[in-house]
Amino acid sequence: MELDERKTKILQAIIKNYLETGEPVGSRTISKYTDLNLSSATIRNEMADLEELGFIIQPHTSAGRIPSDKGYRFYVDAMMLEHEKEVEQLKDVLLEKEEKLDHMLKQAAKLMAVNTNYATMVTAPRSSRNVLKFLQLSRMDASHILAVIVIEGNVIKNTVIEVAESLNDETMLKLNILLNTHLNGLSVEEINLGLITALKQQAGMYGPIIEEVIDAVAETIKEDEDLEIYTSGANNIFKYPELSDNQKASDLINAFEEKQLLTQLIDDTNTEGKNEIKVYIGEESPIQTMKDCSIVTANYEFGDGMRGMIGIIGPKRMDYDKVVGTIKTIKSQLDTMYKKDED
Amino acid sequence: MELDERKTKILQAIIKNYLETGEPVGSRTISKYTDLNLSSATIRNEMADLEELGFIIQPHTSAGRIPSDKGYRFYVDAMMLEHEKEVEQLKDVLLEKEEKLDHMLKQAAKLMAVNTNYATMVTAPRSSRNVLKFLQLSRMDASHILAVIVIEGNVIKNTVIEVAESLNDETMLKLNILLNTHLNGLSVEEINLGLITALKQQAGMYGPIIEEVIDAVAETIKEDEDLEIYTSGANNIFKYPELSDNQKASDLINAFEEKQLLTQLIDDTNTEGKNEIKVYIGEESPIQTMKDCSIVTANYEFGDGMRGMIGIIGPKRMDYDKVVGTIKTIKSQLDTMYKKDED
DNA sequence: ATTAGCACTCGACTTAAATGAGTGCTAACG
DNA sequence: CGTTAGCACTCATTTAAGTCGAGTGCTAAT
Repeated sequence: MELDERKTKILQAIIKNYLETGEPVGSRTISKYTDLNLSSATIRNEMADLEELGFIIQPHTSAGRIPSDKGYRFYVDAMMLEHEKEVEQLKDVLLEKEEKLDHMLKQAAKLMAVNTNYATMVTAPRSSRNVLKFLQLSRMDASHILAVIVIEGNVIKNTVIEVAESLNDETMLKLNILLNTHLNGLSVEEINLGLITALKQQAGMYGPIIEEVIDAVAETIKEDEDLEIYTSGANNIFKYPELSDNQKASDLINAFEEKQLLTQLIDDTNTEGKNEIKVYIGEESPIQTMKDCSIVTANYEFGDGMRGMIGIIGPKRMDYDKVVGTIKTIKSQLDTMYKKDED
Repeated sequence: MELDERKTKILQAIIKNYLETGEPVGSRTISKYTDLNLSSATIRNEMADLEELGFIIQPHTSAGRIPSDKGYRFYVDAMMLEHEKEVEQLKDVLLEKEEKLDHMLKQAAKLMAVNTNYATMVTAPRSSRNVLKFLQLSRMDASHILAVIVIEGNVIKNTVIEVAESLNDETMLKLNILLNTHLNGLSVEEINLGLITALKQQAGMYGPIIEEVIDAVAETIKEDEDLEIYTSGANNIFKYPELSDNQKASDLINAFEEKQLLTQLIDDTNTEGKNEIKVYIGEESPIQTMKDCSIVTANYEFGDGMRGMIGIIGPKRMDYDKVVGTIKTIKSQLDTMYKKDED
């Protein structure tokens, strides 16, 4: 049996209707659709076929049909094709230029949540190549030195180092030159024990300071790895009865609060080399607790090899059309952002 | 009518029982309490009195009684008195020394959530006096200058400033000296327009850089004001049926995600000059959406006039005893923390 | 002052029946 | 042959009625 023209139309009508109402849709409802003038009986026959083909499901004997994961998949694929043509623009500017990165991302998450009425997430961009760009020690007061560490992609980290006795300007200068000449442009792998020992030797009595600085460098680069995730609109799930029974809601909220779980999504999105939008439907989700949801994700690029992820999570009957549109808009905004705003 | 010895005992028995079960408690249940040998009929009479006094409520004619807000208040006040004596210690160390502040606070929130099974929050410590402590410009690369700003309490902020042409070392040194000699130790109010104009004049052609730096300083100090809040265990609310109906749960989750709302709590806790634990019961809460909850909060001090807040939010029938204990423990941990760990 | 007893209330639960949306199948129709 | 009208059947949901029982208030006896 094949999916002919008419079956396709009926299938899409069923899904569309279900997306709107969240209720199983029956043959009579479809037969009333204007553009195909068929009686409910005919529709019933077709529906039986569609069920056999696995696109729709009957929750129980005397109920209408709802889309199966396969049905959603079909619908989404068709829609994505449609979408290739247009990239609409969200009306309002994402934000003013002077805002800081984290505010901006938080804002982006919120914007998506408000626009779609689903739960959303945005991860901070993460650099793929972690090399030290710049390093600076300065005297803060008699017993504290401030180390500023800048790694590729302008991730900046400060560490305060406590010292027993005050260092004079000349020593500070020497240490700065020593560190910068030897470490700049190196990745964390390249800063090995041999190099460290050599540096410490050259620094003489200030060896311990060098060690602390290098520790801080290592930590900064490492820390950059357990990335930040901004979420918004988690409470939107209560708008969809199929997600708001106690157990499910609790699990979902937990995932959003812990964020740990969301990282699985990132890995999955990142390994996919292509720069495209991904849609997970139900069981396709890499996150177990979200198998009653659909998830739409995309990568964005922040220049300098920095990449982050945005995602929207909602019920399987989400408005895929709108969601994909929103994701596209936000993605393109973020993609072009770093040119204007370098933080 | 007065609250005599026996009434007090009965009231406490009612509340205690209700805290455990979450169900209205009837006269027979109380009469079976060992230490006061009274028949259910007697209890009923007393209960009628207690209701008239406003300590307990009958949800409907033929149901048992549940505590009113006033009843809870009575119970909590009695308990707090009890608690003055002992400060128990949570068995495990809060965390290892080397963790960073935000990790630490996140950890604290989580620890409390796991311990109590309620939702929790911890705010980052905020300095009351915002004066500039230290300021440093350094050349990052040909077209970028890095400004590091340290304000009292060791809040550190970095800003990258883009410059048209590279500055030589001497100029950088001059600017650094200029800025530090004039600005160190000043609060944001003291850095007025007159001072800024004078500085710009002295800087000559580098006036625009000065301006950017000062903007960044102002922003840093301001930013410190919209403080960060860490939350944990929001999904715990699903463990209490009285909070998990859709509307309420949605509101609560929203408050926890937005965090904006939680700031009301902070203001309220802070204005209270005393360093004590506060308990809000039901309608007493400064946050409207939490009027079905109880909230327990405390301030902690992080040295240097830095203060933050910790709080636990749960159903009105929360285990006040345990909650107050936990809060006390965490508070004392945080209070003593800054001596060991200066970040 | 305390208690036993009893009538009464009312939410929660159980059961049964009615409802109605929706199906599958068959036979008739163009 | 595809389409449709008609009909018997299914089954979740709604509605109504009935039962249960925990709990109360009141009264009269101890």
